[in-house]
Amino acid sequence: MSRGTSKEGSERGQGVRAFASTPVTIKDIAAALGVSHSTVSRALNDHSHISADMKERVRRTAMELGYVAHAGARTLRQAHARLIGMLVPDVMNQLFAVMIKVLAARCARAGYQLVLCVTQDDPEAELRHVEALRESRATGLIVVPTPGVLSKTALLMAAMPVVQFSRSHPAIAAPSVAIDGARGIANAVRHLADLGHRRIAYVGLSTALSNGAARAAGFTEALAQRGLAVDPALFHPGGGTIEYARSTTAALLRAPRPPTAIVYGSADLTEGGLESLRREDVDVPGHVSVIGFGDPGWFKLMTPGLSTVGLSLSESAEAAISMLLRQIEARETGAPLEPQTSLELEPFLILRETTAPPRAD
Amino acid sequence: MSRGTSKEGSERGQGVRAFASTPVTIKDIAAALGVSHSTVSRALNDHSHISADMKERVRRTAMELGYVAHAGARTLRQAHARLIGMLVPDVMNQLFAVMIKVLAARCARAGYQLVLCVTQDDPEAELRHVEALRESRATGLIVVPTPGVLSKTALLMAAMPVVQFSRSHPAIAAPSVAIDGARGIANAVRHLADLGHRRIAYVGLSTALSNGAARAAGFTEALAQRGLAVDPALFHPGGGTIEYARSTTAALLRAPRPPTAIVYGSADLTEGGLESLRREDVDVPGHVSVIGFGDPGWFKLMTPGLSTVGLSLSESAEAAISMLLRQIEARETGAPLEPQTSLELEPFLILRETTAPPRAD
DNA sequence: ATGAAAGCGCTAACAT
DNA sequence: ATGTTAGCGCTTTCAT
Repeated sequence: MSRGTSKEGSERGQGVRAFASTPVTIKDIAAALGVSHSTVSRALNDHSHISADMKERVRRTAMELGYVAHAGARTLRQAHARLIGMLVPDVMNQLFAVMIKVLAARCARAGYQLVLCVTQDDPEAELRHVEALRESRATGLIVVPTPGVLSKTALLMAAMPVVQFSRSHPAIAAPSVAIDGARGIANAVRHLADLGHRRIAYVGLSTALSNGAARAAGFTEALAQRGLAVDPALFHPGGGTIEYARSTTAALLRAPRPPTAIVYGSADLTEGGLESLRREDVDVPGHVSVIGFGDPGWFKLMTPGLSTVGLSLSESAEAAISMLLRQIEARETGAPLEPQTSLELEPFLILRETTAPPRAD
Repeated sequence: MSRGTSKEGSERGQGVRAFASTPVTIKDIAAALGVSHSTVSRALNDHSHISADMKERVRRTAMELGYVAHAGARTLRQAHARLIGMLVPDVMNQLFAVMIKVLAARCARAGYQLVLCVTQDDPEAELRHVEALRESRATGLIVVPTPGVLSKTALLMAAMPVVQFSRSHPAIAAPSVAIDGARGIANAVRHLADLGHRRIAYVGLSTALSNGAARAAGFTEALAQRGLAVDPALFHPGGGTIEYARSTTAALLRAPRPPTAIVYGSADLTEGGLESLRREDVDVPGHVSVIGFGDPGWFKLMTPGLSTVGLSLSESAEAAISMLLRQIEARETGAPLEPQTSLELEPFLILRETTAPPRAD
């Protein structure tokens, strides 16, 4: 036995240090049992050629000694750590919150730890997180890319299984799962146009974001389909914050020729818009019709009940995770992972009480 | 040089495997530079006795070779990994979402990765997460304990810096940061009693949770203060789900002697209650007064604007994190970490439009 | 079925 | 200012 390695630990920790570390290793278990540490390792990992009796004894003494495996040492010998990273701009956003919830459940089930990284849409922060994830030898990544993904970030991500969620960035060579926002917004616009609206406003996400660009395009395309032109005064794909929607909506309401309907391009923007509408005490849908985006539980509690573009949040989250897990498995088995097909889920219009034919001018 | 270790990597990865691992180590950098690998290590870690020139050259070749440090190997030599674990029952809950947001920001700033664990209030899941966190040698933990913390879980947590958040469990010897829910609910009840209400209902969290118990106690105490008795038909501290609040509220409204006011004990419960009130088309506050708990942005968008118990969410989150960081630092410097004082933040009543004197019976 | 021994990538004495 | 050397705890051949 090498000099004094194993038992000196029990001497210290006389209640002085608050967290007396317990450096119990497989060697300690081996010593206690009079076997080699490789036997202990095999027993702990449930190898086939270890007697059931040995496994049991190892398990018990591990327990008694308070053994805690060292994940770092394990990953030193293995290709990856059982970690999955998730990069989101913001955790309060309902879509991302659902993604986190679903991912957390799937990770726990598959024996992965979930490392949550909040980028706040800052490409530098995104890079730092991806670097840390690579250093940790994370197995895979689900990422909502920032608008300005750095090339180094993309390079690092190329070395691991990745799925893009909700948005996608051309620099990232990974499949994506998103909502077909263009379709969702277009449905909303067509509904309003069919109701007779001619002055339909859009308050949406910045077109710097892939999803923002798609939704804005859906808006203009639907207008065109109905033979309507885009009035720049009514078209505001310029931001993502509640405050942006609040001020834009207020301005819209006070404009010389206000819209008769407003379509919002995200749940946060919808919230901001509703704040303005409420503050100005606007008659909805008498004065303006309104269609929101997304459908957090409280949309239906509004008075009147908010019509909105519904999304299958957990369905899309599940799809993204399954796609990632498939990639990981393919990489592990060396299987020829099938051509990565991206996915776009269909939104559906939820008509409640905030749309009506336009007021007579 | 040991046989064939360094350069065999470049031979494979002929476009066959999707993720050609890049096993570049400090030894490769050392070889490329003709120095020892410890020099490289020191340069990378910005040690004082390394020439600026050397540091620069190391940095550059690391870059060129695509070196990615191995976090696992590092923690093998160090006491802890730069990870902080966060255990929450649910990520969709606004309080916990704020906690996660704030924690993520602080972790990023302090160079920690955030491992998010969702327990769903399952003590077994909680244990598995804590085990994994210990194996990863996480530096510290913020935990919203499940009602039934297992003794093994408590034991594992005793070995690391921990702060309890929102709830606290006697088995866990760690300070806690919470909202003074008793006070919040009591304020609400007193306000209603002073308005003349005599039949005040409570729909709250299970008393199996420390925070649920406190809030329920606040309710009964405030009633007693105002000389009112607890009517078992009106006192429902029995659950935490939206569905529980929905059905309980519906039952309350249809009871032979319905309440003239309802107080909710959590934000989720408030949402469920509002759903029922809305479905039954109840006149609020004409028929019943309502006070919610918490204040997500949409509470003020209700018609009428919802009166509620306001909480300083980010303030309490910040307090918990600071407390944890202080513990970690104390442990690292060996300083005598000051007696762990738990914290309770004061809620404040936000009066909007859902409270009024009771209807004439 | 079990042991011996090597080594993963890194940091940190201990040399110069 | 830099090199040598020795492990950290684990898995994994290769023996037996």
